Amino acid sequence: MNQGLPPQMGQSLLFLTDEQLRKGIEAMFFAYRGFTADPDRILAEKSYGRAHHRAIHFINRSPGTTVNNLLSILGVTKQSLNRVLRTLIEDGLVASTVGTRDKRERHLHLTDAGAALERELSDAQRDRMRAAYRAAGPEAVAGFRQVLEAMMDDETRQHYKAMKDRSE
Amino acid sequence: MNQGLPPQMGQSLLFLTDEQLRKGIEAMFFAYRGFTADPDRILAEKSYGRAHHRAIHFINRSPGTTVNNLLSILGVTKQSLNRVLRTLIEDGLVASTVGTRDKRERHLHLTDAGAALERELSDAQRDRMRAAYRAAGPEAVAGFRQVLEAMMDDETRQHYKAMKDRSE
DNA sequence: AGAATACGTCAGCTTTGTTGACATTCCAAG
DNA sequence: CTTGGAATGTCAACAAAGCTGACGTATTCT
Repeated sequence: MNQGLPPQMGQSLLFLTDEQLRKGIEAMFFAYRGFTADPDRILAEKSYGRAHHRAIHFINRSPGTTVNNLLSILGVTKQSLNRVLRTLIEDGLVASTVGTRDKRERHLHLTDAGAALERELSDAQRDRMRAAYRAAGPEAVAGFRQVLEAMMDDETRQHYKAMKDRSE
Repeated sequence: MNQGLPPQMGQSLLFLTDEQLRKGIEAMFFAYRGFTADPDRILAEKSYGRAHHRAIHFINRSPGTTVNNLLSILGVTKQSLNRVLRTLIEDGLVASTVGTRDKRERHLHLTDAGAALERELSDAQRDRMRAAYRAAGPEAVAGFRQVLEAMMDDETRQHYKAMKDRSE
């Protein structure tokens, strides 16, 4: 589309050419593979999958969250989440307790074993992220976060922003 | 781990705290969902999946590429790729021609119909990417690309860099 | 001539998503 | 106090897309 780089295009808009956008798309694809590679290796040993990792991550992040809330964060059906959650509960990694205010709800927490796995997984994932952050530097990291946030769906962005940032 | 923010930590390293890294991890997860959402909708109508999109994308990107080359870019097994490729060839979106130099190889090209679908898919994906780029600005985009590149596996990064950037 | 490479295919299995149907439990409104 | 709706759980069936292993064929390299 913008292949011809019309000479009247302002210099400041060169980063919006189709080719630049294509490189960004490919960068997302390739980077996401690296992003999941390390946890995937750990999970495979324990015969869990990415879905288990995501559940564990967000339960750790919001202890006591309800199934419904987790559902809307993860963006999957309850049947899909339930299958994952059931194995985690059976294996003693997640505790499901009946709500006190509303007894229909189940509040989810990680057990000690669950927290241990969470740490193992996120250590691996953070190691790579830390290396990437360190290599790119603080300004690049700020830009990285800005672009990712702008790429989210509106509803998703609400979830993202609602996640407590304990460092600020 | 770095929860306590030791006072002796240099200001310049604050972006490497575990909490900052966690936010980055969540940003990747949430953004990737947005990243694939638009093409996914188009693909669903035509009963194709993300795997078809990836094949189409990289065939468009490297016309005449061989099956083996595509395999190593995508990082899947030949059986998995073959299933996708077969339907694309049957449906007349991809053409497979016997190699001239080496007749064992098949060279893959998009047909006109294939190129049309590629355009439809990448237009949708680029629209979102463009909006994100525009919202974040050129410096943020540079940082975004730097962090993503640093996050890739070494082998993957070679593939990424080998992709022709027609704009430079 | 024989080994290695590139490709295709068959069969079977796994993970993770989907729909649809239906039961249970419980809160809250009438 | 009953009833409607919300939250949860479960069963069944299915699909996409990954995997392994085995095998066949054509071609090229040594």
